[in-house]
Amino acid sequence: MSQTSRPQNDLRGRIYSVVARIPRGRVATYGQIAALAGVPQHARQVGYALYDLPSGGSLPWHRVINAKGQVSPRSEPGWVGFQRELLEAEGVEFQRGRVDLGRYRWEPADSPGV
DNA sequence: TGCTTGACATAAT
DNA sequence: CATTATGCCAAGC
Repeated sequence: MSQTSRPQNDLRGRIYSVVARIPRGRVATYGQIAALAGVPQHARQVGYALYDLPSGGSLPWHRVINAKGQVSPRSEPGWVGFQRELLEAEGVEFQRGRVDLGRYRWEPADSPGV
């Protein structure tokens, strides 16, 4: 319609949906999330959207990391370690403080069982 | 309405 | 590998 394709709410609502689709034991990068949301240029907005995440939300934000395979330093130190625990609890292994994207990177619409 | 900020990405140095 | 610079664009004030 005139309002064009109104996804759901805003980019954020879209990003949340994509993040919620990340399977357990897998991780995705901000750029990936943005791309899946249909806006590969908004990798930053992805992080910004997660920043607005409601506490107690069922969103697996901890599965979202940066392209370096590391969790993004939020504001205060120690927060990163927390995210790392959540990932390890899901079966994601950390090598030298970073995740092996070559193995844990989430492949949407694929990876039937490589 | 316009400037500032920002959980990023990529390339170059 | 670390740091710097640029791009890209929405949300907040």
